Amino acid sequence: MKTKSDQDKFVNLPSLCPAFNIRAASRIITQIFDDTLRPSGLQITQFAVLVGVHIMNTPSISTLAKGLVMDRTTLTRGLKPLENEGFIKIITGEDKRTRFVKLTVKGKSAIDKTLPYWEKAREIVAKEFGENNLGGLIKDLESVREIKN
Amino acid sequence: MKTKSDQDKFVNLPSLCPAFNIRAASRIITQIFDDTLRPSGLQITQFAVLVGVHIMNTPSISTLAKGLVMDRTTLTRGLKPLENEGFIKIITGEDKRTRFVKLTVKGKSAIDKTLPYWEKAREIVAKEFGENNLGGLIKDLESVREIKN
DNA sequence: TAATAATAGGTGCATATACACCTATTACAT
DNA sequence: ATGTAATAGGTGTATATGCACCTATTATTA
Repeated sequence: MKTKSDQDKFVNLPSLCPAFNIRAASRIITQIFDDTLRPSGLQITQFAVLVGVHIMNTPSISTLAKGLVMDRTTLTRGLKPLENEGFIKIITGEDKRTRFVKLTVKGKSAIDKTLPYWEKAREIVAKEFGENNLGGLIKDLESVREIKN
Repeated sequence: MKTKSDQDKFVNLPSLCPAFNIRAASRIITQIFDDTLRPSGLQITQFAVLVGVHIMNTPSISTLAKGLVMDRTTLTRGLKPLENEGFIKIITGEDKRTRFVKLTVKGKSAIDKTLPYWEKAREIVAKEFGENNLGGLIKDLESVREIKN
């Protein structure tokens, strides 16, 4: 019987690696969304942040970060371009430590303008992947989030 | 009957959004792997690149990028730290346009040293998520990759 | 063979990601 | 009241990501 080359020992590693697979899939889905949203001027991450701000109705930065399941410091920097574009305003509250993120009228317009592109992007993924499968995948991804808790 | 607030129209958007969900899950899994690999000195992305170089046996940059399902320019920059650490060498071939990525002995050592941490990280995810579920999720993520083709 | 196309790769730019570490403010315990 | 937590947030640094655009080299075609 043949001796396995050292490479062979690693050949299956990628298909066993959750990180490799989810990162690769994440890049592809992000590219589909960013590409489809392009005419709107928003990237999918920015759209998600604005929608989060809207849903959560002027949350603090930390609260928003929790809601978006992202690191606070990542969010802090991500807010900058949105603030520069005038889509959000940062407001200091009574507790001077806390900053609230408020959606501006312009920001709400950006959401509304982007929504159809988001729907189109979702349809592309749903069509390629299968609507039922997509529902299952998203359920799985939601339960991945629960690992954190 | 009550009028729906505008927020209500968006409340379900996150749980319907493939991009939001996969990006959030990707961040969490990446954090688990990076955290667990920390003692090795490699991040999961770097480990994946080195393993890819090993498996593909001195591929060109573009070939490696395809194998890793990542953008060529992202890979180019990701190779820098690995080259600086002496884990890989970049070699120009006959065709002077092409550059091959060669794993050094030091690079192979880094892989071997990191492997147990990778196994541990995978176990953490498998335990939290369920080994069977994880297999299914990875299958789904692999089929997401096929959207690109 | 000269012009053109195709291929391989790099760089500028903007955003994404998060750890380590820092300051400011508020709450709490003695 | 004061010293100490705890909380909220920002910054430095390093890597990740990919589009637009560029150069260099090789292949193809008129």
